[in-house]
Amino acid sequence: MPRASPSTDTPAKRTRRKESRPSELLAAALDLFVEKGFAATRVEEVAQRAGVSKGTLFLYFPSKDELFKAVVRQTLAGRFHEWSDEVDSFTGSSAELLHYGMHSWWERVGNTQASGMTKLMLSEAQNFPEMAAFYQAEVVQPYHSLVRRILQRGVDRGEFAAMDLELATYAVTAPLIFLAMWKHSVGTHPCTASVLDPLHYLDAQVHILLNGLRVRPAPA
Amino acid sequence: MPRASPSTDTPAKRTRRKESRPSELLAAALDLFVEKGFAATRVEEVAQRAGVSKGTLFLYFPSKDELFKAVVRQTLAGRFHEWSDEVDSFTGSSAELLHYGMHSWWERVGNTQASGMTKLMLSEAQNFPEMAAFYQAEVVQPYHSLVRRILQRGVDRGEFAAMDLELATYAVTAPLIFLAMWKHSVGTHPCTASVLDPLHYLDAQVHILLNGLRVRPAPA
Amino acid sequence: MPRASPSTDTPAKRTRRKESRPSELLAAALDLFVEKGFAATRVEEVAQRAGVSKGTLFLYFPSKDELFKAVVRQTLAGRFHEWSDEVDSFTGSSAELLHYGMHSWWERVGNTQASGMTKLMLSEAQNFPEMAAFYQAEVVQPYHSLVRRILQRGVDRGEFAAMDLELATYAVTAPLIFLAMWKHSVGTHPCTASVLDPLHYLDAQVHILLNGLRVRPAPA
Amino acid sequence: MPRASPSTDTPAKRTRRKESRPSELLAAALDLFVEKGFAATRVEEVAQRAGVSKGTLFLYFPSKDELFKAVVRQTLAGRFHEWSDEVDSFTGSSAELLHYGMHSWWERVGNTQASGMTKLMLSEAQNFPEMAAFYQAEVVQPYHSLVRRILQRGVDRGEFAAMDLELATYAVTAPLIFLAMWKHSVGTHPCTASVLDPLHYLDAQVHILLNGLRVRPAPA
DNA sequence: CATGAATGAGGCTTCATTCAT
DNA sequence: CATGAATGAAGCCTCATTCAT
Repeated sequence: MPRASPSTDTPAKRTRRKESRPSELLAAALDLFVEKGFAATRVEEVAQRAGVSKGTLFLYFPSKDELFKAVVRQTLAGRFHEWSDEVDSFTGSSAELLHYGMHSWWERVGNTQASGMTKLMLSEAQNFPEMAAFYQAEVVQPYHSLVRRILQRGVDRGEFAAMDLELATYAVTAPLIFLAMWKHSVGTHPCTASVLDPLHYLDAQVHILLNGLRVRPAPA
Repeated sequence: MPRASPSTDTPAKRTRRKESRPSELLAAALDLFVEKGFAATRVEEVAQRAGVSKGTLFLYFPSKDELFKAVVRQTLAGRFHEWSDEVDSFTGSSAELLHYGMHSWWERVGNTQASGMTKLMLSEAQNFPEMAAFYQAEVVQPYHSLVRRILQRGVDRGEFAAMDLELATYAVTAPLIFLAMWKHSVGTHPCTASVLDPLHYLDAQVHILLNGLRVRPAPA
Repeated sequence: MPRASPSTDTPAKRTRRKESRPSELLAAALDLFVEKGFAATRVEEVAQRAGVSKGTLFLYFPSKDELFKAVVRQTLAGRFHEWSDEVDSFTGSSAELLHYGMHSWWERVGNTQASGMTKLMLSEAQNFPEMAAFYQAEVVQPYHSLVRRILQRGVDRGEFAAMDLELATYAVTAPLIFLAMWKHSVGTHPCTASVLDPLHYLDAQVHILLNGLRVRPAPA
Repeated sequence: MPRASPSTDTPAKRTRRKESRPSELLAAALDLFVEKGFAATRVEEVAQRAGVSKGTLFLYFPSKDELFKAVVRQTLAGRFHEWSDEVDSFTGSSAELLHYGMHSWWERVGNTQASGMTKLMLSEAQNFPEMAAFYQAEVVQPYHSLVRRILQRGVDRGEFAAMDLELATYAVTAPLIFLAMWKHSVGTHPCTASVLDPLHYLDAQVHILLNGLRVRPAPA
């Protein structure tokens, strides 16, 4: 909605907007990294999509690698604090909490470009050991402890059966990873795009998970 | 001049060596593509690991892209025929069949370089639409129909409750995708390598799935 | 707002500051060019050291090349007039005059940033033919004629033996060039910094020179 | 004399001469570095002058910096062993030895492209601290000890008066540094090219030096 | 067939210079 | 006048591909 008029094809009127550049560049980089991968994305493309010249990008990020790291930081890190608070103040049943958490992930990450970064990190982790460590510390571990707290809450309140928390966490995680990968690989092909309705799928997964987790009223 | 004796039955001298060249190159390429991604893998590395020179690689594959495609083709070629036969001739319960199938996947694919192929395709699909279509047709669809047949068998035999086969298939698939990605990304880091025991995890997933799928002896 | 009072007699506010800008820039440029060479010095560094912004530099000098030329011009402008007068009015012996001249060079040039100019010109002359010609005309030739006059004075007064003035001039010059280069290259390294005491060295050189130049009281 | 015929303008017939490439590249680099300085020389020029493409240069030298270092090594380092032997086996007077040594320097270094590297090292030392250390260790120190040995020989044999060896070494060095700088800066300009005859100049310097060094037959 | 030296298009990055504020 | 964000030409370097041996 802003910059309505000069968005046609004028030769880039050298505007001066220091404040908004970084986020615009990060947004452009996120799009392109997700779309084409890290290596196949040229910095000039990123700059172009952000509406600046190649040189301008390097005014804000010292290298392509650092740009990538900045995208990871902004997109994925520090998203778990809000979630953590929500878990603390949740008043419903733990089954509802798990359901809420997974759907909330879909809304805030899965159905967002952020899930593309998840895919990208899994794909490129080997090439960025430093980034992988950062991702591990800032994203994976906070996420894991969040899931574990939800599950522990269920056990503590007698809603879930005792369980191996580690394995259960992975059980919760698998559908999310699956959705993220799906969305950004085969899922983009028209032939398969409509086959999987993520929300429906998530519901089913939650259902299955809860069947597996819930305390049974005497199984026989 | 050396290796004169073991020229078993082929007419010329170096024929045996020569015929194995392509597969040695493909194996090396698979390893490296999985480990580092397509772009970050240099053809010279592939040649080196296969024990030949860079030029020789181009004698067998006209380009790096074609090498990639060949890797995909060879790794995925007709892996589902044998499985299909096994499903047909399986005599146990459908729960056992599902358990067998998933563990069998782990043995033959997941715990093999072939799972790297899964990661590779998911990672690079966007950059190789043609390959993605091939993968879809040759791998995804045969796999899906295989899983669907297992599930249908359970329903037909009254072992599983009626279900949305499509969704259930994805429920089966998610843990496999998850394991494949895990193994080839964060799973290689020492800090997380030992956390997840794949076989244990698979067992737990099967258990959860069966809880969700099985016909209940009257839930209340 | 501060520095309100010392606006001595100029009408406008920032006039004093403004008028000193060029020389501040030239001083900064001299420092940096000497220290790092022309190519390795960035204009932004020059501006920073002069306490202004990059853009301001280009308000006073149309290009980096012109900045360099201005440095040369300002540093070398008419440094020999005063010396020339001193030679004219010198009353001691020519040996003393030579000694005085060389030590005076050390004080006024060698031990000053001006010697960096010598290094700079010798280093960059090839890349700035125009500047080299200017340097030749404005510095080298006045300097040579000055030295020649000192030597001629000694010959005329019967203090020095007859000599090839051209060669003798170079004999006087070599230690000076040497000191200038030394000071601004290896001389800055801590390991060699203390090895050579310039004043001591100059004394020894003068001594050697005079031994070579002086009229002998019948050598055998 | 070799490659007589195809030196006209044919489009570079992709010849294969691994052995001779490095030295050809080093020769080309030496020429250009001396002529234009390090920064102003583009690697592509070096490659062109050596008759190869840009990429080929990087087959032999991993970077422009390393190319520069290699030039320094080949041009200046390890030239003092032969000299050292010559000093050991010299049978004439020490005055003759000093004369021989300085003229020999002119023939083997001063009047060669090698002197251009001397100039270049002095000019660029600050930008290559590592190289400067190498130069110090491999060139400056061997040179100094060589000169000191010559002077000590004269003192030991009663030909030279006792002296401060350090200062005397610099006295010997100054004319050489001067000649090297002169030759590669203002000395290239036509107007000054013919003014200074290096050999003549060197003779005069040796003469002056010896006058300063020699034991006198009773000075009064 | 096999080799590996040679090529050159293409990407990342720097920095002198411009110009809107 | 002064600023410093923006530009883009130019340089270094990589690596898929070619080809003489």
